[in-house]
Order: sequence, then C-alpha cells, then structure tokens
Amino acid sequence: MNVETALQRLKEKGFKRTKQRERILEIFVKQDQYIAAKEILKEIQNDFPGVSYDTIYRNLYMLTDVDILEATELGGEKHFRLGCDTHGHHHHFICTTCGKTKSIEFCPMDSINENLHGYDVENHKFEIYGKCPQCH
Amino acid sequence: MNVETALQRLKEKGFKRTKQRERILEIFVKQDQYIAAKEILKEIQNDFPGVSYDTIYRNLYMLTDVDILEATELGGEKHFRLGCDTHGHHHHFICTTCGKTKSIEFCPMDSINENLHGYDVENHKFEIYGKCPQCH
DNA sequence: TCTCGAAATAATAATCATTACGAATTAAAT
DNA sequence: ATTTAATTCGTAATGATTATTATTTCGAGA
Repeated sequence: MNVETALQRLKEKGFKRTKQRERILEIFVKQDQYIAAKEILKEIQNDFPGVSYDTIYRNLYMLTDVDILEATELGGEKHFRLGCDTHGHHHHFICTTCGKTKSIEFCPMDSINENLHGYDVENHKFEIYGKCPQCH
Repeated sequence: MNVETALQRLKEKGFKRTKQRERILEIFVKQDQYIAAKEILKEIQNDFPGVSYDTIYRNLYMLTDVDILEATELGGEKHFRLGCDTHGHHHHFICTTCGKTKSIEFCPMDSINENLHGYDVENHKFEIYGKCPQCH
C-alpha cells in the first residue's frame, strides 16, 4: 500500500485530499510498525506546526474505518499501523522494546474447537509480546 | 479462590489485612467477570464513603502482582477479574455487552508453528469478543 | 494490653490520553 | 469564480490513571 493508492481509496469513499492526510499516510508507509497518536502528532508538527490532536485522531480513526490502518492498544495508548492486506488476515509478534512487529500467519480461530454454540463471535485478538532479535 | 485464601496468601507475602482489601476481594469472589476500576470504587463506597482511587488502583495492581487477580484492557479501561488458577492457563470469550466471560481452554501457543527463532516470547494475548447467549 | 514503626489510606492535585466544539479555512464540484 | 460542505485550528473539557503528603491503622513485640 502506497500513499497514492490510499488517497485514491479515500476519494472513492468521498473524503477530501488534504496535505495533513498525505503527511499522515507518508509516515505510515515509511514505518512498518505500530505508532502511537502522539508520535504521529510530533512528526507532523515538523511540517504543520499547528496541527491539533483533533486532526490526528479524527484521521486515524477514519483511516482505520476504511481499512487503510489497523489499530491495537499497547500500554494504555492506541497504536496504529498500515493494514497489510497484501497477505490477508494475520496476527503479530510485537516487540515490547522497539514496537516493531513480525507477522504471524497462524490464526487461532482456524484451529479452535471449543464449543462456542450460542455465542456470537464478533472479533478476536491474538498477539505475542516479547523481544525481537535486535532488542534481545 | 475465596476471600480467606486470598488474604492468607497476602499475609504470606507480608501484606496487611485491611477492611478495604477484604471488601475488594469479596466483590471479585462474588462476580465472575472482568470489572473496571471505577465499578470497584462505586461498590466499595457503599461501605467506605471515603475510599480514593489511589487505594483501588494500588490494591488492584498489588493483587495482580501476587496472581490473585488477572488484568486486561477493555475499551481503554483496565479491567480485573479473579484469576482462576483452578484450571490453569487459559483464555476468554468476553461479551461486548455485559462483560461476562467464558473460559476457553484452547491456547494458540500450543499449536503455533511459526518460526519465532531469535524472538524472545514474554507474553501473549488471545481473546474472543462477541455476544454471549444472554445478550444475543 | 500498650506502644511503636511500617504499611496503608484519604484527600487532593497533577498528569496523560482522548474527545469535544466553535470559528476559520480549504478542497473540489458546479 | 462561487459556493458549500468537509476539514482543520485553537483551545478547552473529560476521564482514567498516577502522584503527593498528612493522617490513620495494622499487627508484632514489649
């Protein structure tokens, strides 16, 4: 996923193209890892000193809604990363030091054989935490 | 796990027995589900009008440290429940409406065969979200 | 039972992430 | 170029959590 593809998808959905959005997308395209809202704010303030959290969060949630980003909660903060729909649904190993991730293709929902009759499954989360080779 | 057993374990670890702790433990023993800090505060204020968040959080974290409680993050709030060490390590189905949980004995770490060589696994999270039969 | 020191609590303030809102600006359709 | 709704800015409010300090309480030992 590159910036232009993402902006194209936004256009289809009726969202406007703004400099701030371009910049947000650039950051995610450049870094393949979960990033906290405040990091995004800090980055963007280099180019747009006036951006507010309102802009950051509104866009992050909107981008998550249209499946360009995916979100998770790390240490009480929401983190976002580019959704890698290239290789479909998957999970992550997340480094507790640097935040970098490694994709895990295995999905536990495929192998689960618990009796969930009567339960309406909406979602699931499977994440492995630890140290990546660089931080070990 | 009952209140007395828990207090016994605290004593062994050198923690004192206080009315507030007894009350906190009672709440968890009575309700077999994840509870938010503010719910605990509300409950306890019936008996101890003056309790502060400080007391709540200090005790919840302490009880989690000694493995009496276990914690998870739901919708930006930390939730706690009595650790059910009766049937060992397991995961949960969590109802997104009422918060009640159903234990899942299946653990994905047992069946995973991804190459995690060089990665130091510290922890993992597997949770299924949805509607329980009562809320369906 | 009484005393004392450590641990725990109460009351309050501070911090941090997130959300909200009115006014001003801007993209893009006509 | 004009219009209009979407978007942003600037700032303030909210809500969960953490920190601080003075006071109280627990419980071990005299």
